Amino acid sequence: MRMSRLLVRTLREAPADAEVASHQLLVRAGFIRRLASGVYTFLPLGLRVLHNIEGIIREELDAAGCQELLLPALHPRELWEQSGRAELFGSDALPAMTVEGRGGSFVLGPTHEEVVTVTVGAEVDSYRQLPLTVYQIQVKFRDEARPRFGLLRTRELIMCDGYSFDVDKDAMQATYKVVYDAYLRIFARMGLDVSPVEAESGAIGGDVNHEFMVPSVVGEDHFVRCVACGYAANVEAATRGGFGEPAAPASDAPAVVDHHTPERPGIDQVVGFFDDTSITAADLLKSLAVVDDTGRPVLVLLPGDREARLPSGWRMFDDADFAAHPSLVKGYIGPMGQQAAGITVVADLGVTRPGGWITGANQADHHISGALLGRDFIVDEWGSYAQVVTGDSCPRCGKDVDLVRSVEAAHTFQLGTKYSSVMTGSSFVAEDGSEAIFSMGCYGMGVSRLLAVVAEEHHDDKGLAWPTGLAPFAVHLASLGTGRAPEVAEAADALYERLVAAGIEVLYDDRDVSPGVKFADADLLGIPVRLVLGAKGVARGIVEWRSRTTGEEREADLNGPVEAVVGA
RNA sequence: CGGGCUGUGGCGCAGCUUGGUUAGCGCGCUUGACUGGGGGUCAAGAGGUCCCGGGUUCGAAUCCCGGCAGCCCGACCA
Repeated sequence: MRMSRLLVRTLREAPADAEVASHQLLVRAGFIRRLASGVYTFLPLGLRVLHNIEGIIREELDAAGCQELLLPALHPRELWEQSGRAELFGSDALPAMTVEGRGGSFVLGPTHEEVVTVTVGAEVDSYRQLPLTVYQIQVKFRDEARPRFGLLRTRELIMCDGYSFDVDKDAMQATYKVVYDAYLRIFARMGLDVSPVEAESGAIGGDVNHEFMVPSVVGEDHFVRCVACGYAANVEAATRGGFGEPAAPASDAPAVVDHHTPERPGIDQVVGFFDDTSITAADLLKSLAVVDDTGRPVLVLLPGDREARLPSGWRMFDDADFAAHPSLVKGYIGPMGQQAAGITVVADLGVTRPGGWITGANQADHHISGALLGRDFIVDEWGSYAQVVTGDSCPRCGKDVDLVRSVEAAHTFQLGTKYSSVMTGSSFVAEDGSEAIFSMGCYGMGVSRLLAVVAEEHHDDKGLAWPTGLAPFAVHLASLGTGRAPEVAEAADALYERLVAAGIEVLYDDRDVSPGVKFADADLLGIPVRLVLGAKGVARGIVEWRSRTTGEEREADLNGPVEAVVGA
């Protein structure tokens, strides 16, 4: 490709709305342009990288026995009514966009479980046709509350999503492992250091699921990592260990003391009430009134210095809940005697520590101190309800864990029968002649997001630096001083033709601009190999070779074999 | 959804406080000359609903009211 003909404009300055390196560089280098908030155009250079990413995905998934298809982006709304997920539209969990057309009401597909389930269900009637794994690379639409960071969080995104269909749970788990391993190979080929972590399944559903996290300073997620044993989990799913049995209350411990604490409903305010400066938030019991996923009222206890981590599907009390449960006084909640009021008390294992607690008195404007577990309050169920922080103990091996900031590059789920049990046509005849329904898995990978992730991980202060295999071109050829030295233009043209004839993808900067501009643009675009041909080089019969990533330079015989020139 | 900031040629910004000629500057773009190994120099040009609507005023980019959009922080997130 001759650069004089390529649709690209490089910018010396990045737009003011670009915050992170990948966004700034992809815009400055002319790979992408913003059309609206969270909506981007892929210009020719950006599209070429996107195609390379897709090529790697296709190769690995096809090799793993998956088959590509293309599902519609426009979904009849009835499909979503059938799965029950239509009611999630407009919620934070499923920010879908709908459109009204002559054919009825449609959804701009935010994900494709419903569509693929009815599609495959219509084609598969027998266990003999299973297992089956299909995938597509398709545009998805999400009405993001807050698009940001260029391609990292958008409202329109390109995603690769795969779906597996198996006869039962065991077979589904085996398929899941096959795709999981293929995903790891895909990321390795893209030069990304990815960590699979245990995660929450959110609106997709299912039991076992993993996120594929790329550690990055621009990440919006954190995962907990144990370097000792390899435990890794999203903070939303991570638990901590290192706790013993709850301590029995000392028989000679002083009784609880009541304190009048008007206008002090929060942890920090209560800490400030006590003159004793040795009292900290860790001495308080944080008591959260919630409704669990089965609808029962639950009181969650955890140390006051900890952020809560509630299981998915649990929600905080609203005003109506408080009105219905007078034993829980908003701002002054305590665990004492809640069982008698029909409240289940669950507690984080951190509450097993010996000693008394400061907690709400279940009476407005009152707190108590010296509350003892087992004497003053009882815990019905123990669990892990505090968000893990660096320095906590690993739930598997007990060693210290740390938190890693990261970008979610992919998310895989063992769905089981969540969709096949509700969508029509998802049954088949099993080997024993009985009717069975699919055991499904689903596998999503953010293709356009990966473009930004790779750019984020592979750049320097001068521009992008694509890994081989992802770069928009393999070789960047620049001629210098052609305006006054036609022999350079002739030699460069000839070299370009030879490289193209050899099947090498080469971007040829044949513009009549100053050397500084050509060098700066070459650095910005980030093609791995740069060839420079100038008047001195032509006179000596050499072309200069330089690596974008290492800066290594050498000379090659201008008329030598193309392999030697390109420096394979 | 809460808090903050910002909307002025393609991009980055100044002007607004204190209303008043023809709305400036850098980059980019066009033409010409020079230059020719790290965004070079000079000259001449093109390009603007100053986000939108209303109001105040003889007069509004500037002041007032109301919208809309964008970005950042938080909440949330497949």
